[in-house]
Amino acid sequence: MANFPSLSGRDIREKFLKFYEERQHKILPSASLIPEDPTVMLTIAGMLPFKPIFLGQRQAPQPRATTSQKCIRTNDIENVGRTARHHTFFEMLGNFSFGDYFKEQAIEWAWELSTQVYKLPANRIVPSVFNEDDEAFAIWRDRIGIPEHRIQRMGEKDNFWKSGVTGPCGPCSELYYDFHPELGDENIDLEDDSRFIEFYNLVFMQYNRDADGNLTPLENKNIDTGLGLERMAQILQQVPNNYETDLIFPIIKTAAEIAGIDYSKADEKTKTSLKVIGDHVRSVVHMIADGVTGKNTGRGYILRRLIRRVVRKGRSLGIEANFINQVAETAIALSEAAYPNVREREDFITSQLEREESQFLKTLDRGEKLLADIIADATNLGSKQISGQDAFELYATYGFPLELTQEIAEEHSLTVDIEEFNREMQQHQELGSKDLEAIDLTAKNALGEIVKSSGDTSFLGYSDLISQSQVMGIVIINEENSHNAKSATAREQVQIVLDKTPFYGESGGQIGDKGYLSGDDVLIRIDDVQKEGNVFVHQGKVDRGTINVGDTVNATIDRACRRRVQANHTATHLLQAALKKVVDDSVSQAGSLVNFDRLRFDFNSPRALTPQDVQQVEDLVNTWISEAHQADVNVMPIEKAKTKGATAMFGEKYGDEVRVIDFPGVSMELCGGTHVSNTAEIGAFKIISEIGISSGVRRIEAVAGAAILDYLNIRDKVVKELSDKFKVKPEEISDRVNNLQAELKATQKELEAAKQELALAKSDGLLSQAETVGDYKVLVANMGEMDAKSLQSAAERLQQKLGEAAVVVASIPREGKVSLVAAFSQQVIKEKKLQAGKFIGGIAKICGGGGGGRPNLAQAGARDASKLDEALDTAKQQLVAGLS
RNA sequence: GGGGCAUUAACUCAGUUGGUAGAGUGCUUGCAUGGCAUGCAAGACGUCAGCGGUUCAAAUCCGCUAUGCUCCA
Repeated sequence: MANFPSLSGRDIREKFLKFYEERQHKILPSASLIPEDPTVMLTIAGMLPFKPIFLGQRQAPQPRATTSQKCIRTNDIENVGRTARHHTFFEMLGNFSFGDYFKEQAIEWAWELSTQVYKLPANRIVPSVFNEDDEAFAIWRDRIGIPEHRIQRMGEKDNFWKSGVTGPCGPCSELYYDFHPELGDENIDLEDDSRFIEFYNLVFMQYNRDADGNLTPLENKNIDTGLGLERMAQILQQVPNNYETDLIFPIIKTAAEIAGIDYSKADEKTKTSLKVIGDHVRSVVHMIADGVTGKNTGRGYILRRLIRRVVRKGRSLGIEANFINQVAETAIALSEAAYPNVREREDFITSQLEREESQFLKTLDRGEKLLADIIADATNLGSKQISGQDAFELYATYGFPLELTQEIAEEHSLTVDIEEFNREMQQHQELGSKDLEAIDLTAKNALGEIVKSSGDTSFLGYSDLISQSQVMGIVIINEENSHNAKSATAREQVQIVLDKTPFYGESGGQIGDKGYLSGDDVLIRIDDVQKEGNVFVHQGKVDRGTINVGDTVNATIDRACRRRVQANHTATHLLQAALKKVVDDSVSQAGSLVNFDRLRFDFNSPRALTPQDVQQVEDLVNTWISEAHQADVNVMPIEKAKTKGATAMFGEKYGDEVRVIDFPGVSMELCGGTHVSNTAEIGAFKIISEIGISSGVRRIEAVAGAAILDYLNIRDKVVKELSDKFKVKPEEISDRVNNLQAELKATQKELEAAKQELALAKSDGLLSQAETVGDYKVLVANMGEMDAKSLQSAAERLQQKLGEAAVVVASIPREGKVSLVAAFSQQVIKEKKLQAGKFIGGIAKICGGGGGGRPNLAQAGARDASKLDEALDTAKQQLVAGLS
């Protein structure tokens, strides 16, 4: 055992941040697990929030930063619990330099932190460097004083970092902890994870790789590091694996208690299940806290899968009832110090978990029933195996896990054809990944070049509606070939980048401004503005003249449209505030669209809204509008905004300074959009619809401001038309419709009954026409105008009344249509081998139709009524012949 | 984004090569009944998710749409 002080996970985190803060690093809070980068589903590394800075797409707000970043990775999910240190959720401690200090300083500090702060003995640390990185090698040897033979050189796979095929990259140096220094320096093999654990990775970002694979030195070299919190905790707390550190073990303990298990005495399989629970519960708690909800796509699906794995492991430990929330409570308690948002979102987390767990239990129930059928079939057939297809269908269609199928099959002495299952699975996977290629990148590429070279667009639109701007780039949009251009002329579709603009670029749900760009003899109508990073792309059509890169133009936005958007956007904020008041404080935004003519607001809601809720929300918003609250818009540090109580969206942009839209006492939200300066400007607010869009998510559509008149006009027209048609006052329309519906239904019923009665009466009149043939009665008749259904009841009744009989009746329900029904009694079928189905088909053929049915009752249809008499004659002859 | 499955009475669900729409629970009514899922009998309730197609005939087959479930990416 090594001799150093044990540190709690919390201490390790705090000491790391403090160490780098003392060295002029700014401590930044952990970014959301939902990354800004749309190409990545979850925050998978500590550096991910800084990626745009490293890639040169964004300016660094400060030269040095340090973070404790929550991360989720699920690619190695099968290893979780089985190895000592695989996780889906983990925390990465990192120090970052953006063109500031570099290799030497990074290595020195990493060493100092490890040996002075965490007090790891020097002889237990083994550094690795990239094969070709002599510089790093020299620093370890000369500055730190590590003997040469202890510095390990490693290949590109482990010790060279890149973010993609091209772009910034560089060598790494990693610090390993040696659990068994007594084994000596001769046989150091860092790949041997029973002896070594990598705990600190230093990335020296010093090159840029171009498309041809050439490396050129970067002007601004960066440092990106990561120290795994759970790994350091394992080392310092001297436990056999990451799960038994104080970061996770309390969760395991809770789960073990629920299951009535003593962890220390449990077998390996049980321990593994508990470890999986401990790991996954941390993941799901943080994911939900950051706004991920269970869905069948994307990150929502990842969340769902994790929750299901927890429930399954719980069941395998013998836990019957819903338990996930008890375990989650421990996880929440563990994280609240470092991540206060988790405790704040507790109710939401609990309700989501509850829902997901119950849903999964339902899914399992259904699967068990289906599987029971499959097993019964297999047993009946004397089969010893369940087919891979069946197992796969259970899995892919009904969400029933394969291992459960296997377990249950085993209880019935059956096996599952795994090879077939895997083949099915492979096919399924190929289907899923096939269609990913076909995205047209041409327009984006043309635009991409401009975006890269033009620099950020400065946005003036909060205060100015017009500006003199310089054209930085033009893309001509063309179906086959969109390209970069020096100029564009009349009728061409264009995308234009300006140095500064009053146009709002679509973001935060608010759509882009409309307007125009004008200059000497040139006019371009702009109908949408999109943002590429911080570059605003104005999309539109050249109306007349020619525009050139470098020209100065007047950029003017459409004020009327802007006013409408502003009214709708501020109304959206008021709506959210009202929902929190009326429905539940846990209501949170799940998506939003602010358009010129309407607004749409999706939100997580603990329950569906009643009509009264909706009315109350609408009234409250209108009250606030009429109270004329003045807007107070300020830019402030995010921490300050949070302490003031501003409502933030999940995954709010990673940045120090945020814009806060405050209507004091009513609503305070972080928002980059444009707003009215006083709520009175909105005028009025009207909710149009409230619907559920998926479980736990509701959508409200509403209109505000001038757009309300458009809505009212359309609605008014409908009401007027209706009231004209019904000849009643608008408020009486509803009653009138109700009455009409009831009347219609009653009339239809009466009609139906009358028809039946008529048919039966008619049929009774026919009874006397029945002829006796041998032991049987034969009746063939044309019943005239009668619908098919009545005809059928008539035929049944006739046959019943006649006893052993063969009845064929026909009708002409309407012009050009003939119906035929045959009803034969049992003896006719058994003794005389006549079947109604076959018989009626032959008869119908005479009239140019066809039909069939069961032996005792059959119906047919045909078109040629002129042949009906002939057909009935034939029927009679055949019946007489057949029965005598 | 791509597959699979489902949608039938107020609820839970049956409906086997296309041919009379059903069960249980609940509801209403009557009779019996001193409880534990009261008992017996009668009755009402259906746009078979919506739209289109094939067919003499569609809950059933085909296509589209909507909603939900589920797997893959």
